[in-house]
Amino acid sequence: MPTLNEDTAIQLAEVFHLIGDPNRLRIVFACLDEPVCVSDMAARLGLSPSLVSHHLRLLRAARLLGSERRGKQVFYRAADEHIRSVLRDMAEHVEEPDEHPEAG
Amino acid sequence: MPTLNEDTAIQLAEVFHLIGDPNRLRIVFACLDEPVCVSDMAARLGLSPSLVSHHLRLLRAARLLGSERRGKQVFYRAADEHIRSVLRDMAEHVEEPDEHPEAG
DNA sequence: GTTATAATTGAACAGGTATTCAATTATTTG
DNA sequence: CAAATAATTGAATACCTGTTCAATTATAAC
Repeated sequence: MPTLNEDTAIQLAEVFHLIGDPNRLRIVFACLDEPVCVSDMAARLGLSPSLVSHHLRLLRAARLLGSERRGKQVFYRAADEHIRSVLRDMAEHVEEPDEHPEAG
Repeated sequence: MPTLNEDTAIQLAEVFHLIGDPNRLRIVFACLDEPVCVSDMAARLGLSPSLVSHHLRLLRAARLLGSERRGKQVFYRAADEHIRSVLRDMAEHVEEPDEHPEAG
């Protein structure tokens, strides 16, 4: 059943837009299965803590990630099972590029 | 297993980026289950044919949609089953907003 | 061929956004 | 308290992108 109403489209698109940036997507992946602190993320992804923090703020505001402080560090993790499901589905789509060659 | 490599992240993010625009997302939804021609889409979504066409070009280039000409009209449809799955998953995510209130 | 409809294309513009850098806040340790 | 580490914040910038408008191509009907 198509014809998505405008408000829902905006909400949905907001989520896709967030994970539509390579660095942000990698950030979400990095804390998909376990909480990871900001500095570890930055190191693992080769990004500055500042940049990571900026992205984390957006991801958290959209409630894609949850945060928890432990001492000096703040740990982030993927907050939602749907996120995992979506990312896995789309990963398959990318990994099997020529499964539907007749389309075009 | 986290730490998505950079190239895969870019590919994946490209897809999410495309459906991360409300109008483009509605376009994909509109032809999710059946082929729809450009003018019908434009009318149904309240968008100019030009704008729809611009978006369709991007969606087709990324092989999210397939096209087929029938006389004067060109019909588009979602090319991939993964797309459907992803959109349904994420739709659930949006529709059940407060399922994880302890996160934050 | 001409007219009409459908769709595509390109240029131009406005608004948004990812990134960097410097400064600041929070927390722990000495 | 001061010093050190972790993270956040704000301003500035350079780039990107969604949209519009006018012009063009493609197909069908007369």
